[in-house]
Amino acid sequence: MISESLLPWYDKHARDLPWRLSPRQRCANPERQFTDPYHVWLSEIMLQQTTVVTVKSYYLKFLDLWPTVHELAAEELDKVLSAWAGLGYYARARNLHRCAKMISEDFGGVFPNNEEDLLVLPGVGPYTAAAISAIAFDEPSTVVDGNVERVIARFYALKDPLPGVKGQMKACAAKQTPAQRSGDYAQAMMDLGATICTPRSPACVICPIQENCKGRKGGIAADLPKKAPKKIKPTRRTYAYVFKDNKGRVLLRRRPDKGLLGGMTEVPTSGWLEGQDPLLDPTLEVLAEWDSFQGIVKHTFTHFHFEIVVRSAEFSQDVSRLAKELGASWHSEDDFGALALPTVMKKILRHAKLST
DNA sequence: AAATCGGGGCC
DNA sequence: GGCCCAGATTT
Repeated sequence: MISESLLPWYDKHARDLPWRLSPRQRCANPERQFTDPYHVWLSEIMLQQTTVVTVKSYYLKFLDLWPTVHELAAEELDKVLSAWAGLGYYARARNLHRCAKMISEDFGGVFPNNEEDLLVLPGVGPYTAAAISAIAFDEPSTVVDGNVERVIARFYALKDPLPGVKGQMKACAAKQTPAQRSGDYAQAMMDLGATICTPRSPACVICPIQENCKGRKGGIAADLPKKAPKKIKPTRRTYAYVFKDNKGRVLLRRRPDKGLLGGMTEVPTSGWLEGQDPLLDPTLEVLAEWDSFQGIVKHTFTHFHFEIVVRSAEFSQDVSRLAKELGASWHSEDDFGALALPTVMKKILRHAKLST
């Protein structure tokens, strides 16, 4: 069993993370052995496809702004999106807010304590449901994230590629899940994957489960797990129009609730075309004397590269009518911090000599 | 099953 | 430049 050697290692080497009770805290408070479900849920949503280092400051900021799920539920969505800006995968923030309302208004502020009921919550999938039930309630759920997949693939020397081998990995992981200290075990597996059983050059010589690891015995640990080849990313191009008024304000608008950067704040742009030069937006072009070529902002999303030609112009009249026509509103630089500006939009504004 | 959905740090 | 990250949701 992995847990026999892994848990003693975890007791010594567990990482100190904001959403994790330290051994001292657990010793001082025998009543509270597990992290508050609200804290576990919040951290797990943030940690989806996102590194621990990146999440830490956001997690602490959110708890500071909204100490309980009720306060988060009562907040405006745009305020939550603003606080989430920069973390990426903004559907997570929208689902987080929906879920908070559900917990606060329908569940009396009490999180479900088992995998099946947690799975119903928006933004909570198989991994997160298992993680919350294990970490917050010590349920013997099988928690499988990217770390665990790597550890299991190596421990059992599973050579078939992801994602096809996911089912087999889950079955292997389930066999190892202990009935006791399930939450600690889940976190120990993830710590192991993050610090020792790393993607490149794993530190097998100091690994607590090296004894029974088939990947290490076969000398193939570093080559696992195998993954299916990835598709190449196309490039999309657009013009971004930075409208400035004579007070140094800029026209910004809210993106549609669904899809890419849903609900976030944006600079008006022309169509996002693939594989060709961007097209000027005729309705925006005639509204001002635009600066000549100002250079290109480059940004890469999950599934495409993005190249933005930035244009800017200053307005002296009809600014309110213009805002109405574009469905946009004027914002001064001082307010940028309170807006839900995704990173690509901050790049564009900075390129136009505005400080975000 | 495949596509969509961010951003940063590392090599 | 590609890879990885405490994945979920939609098509």
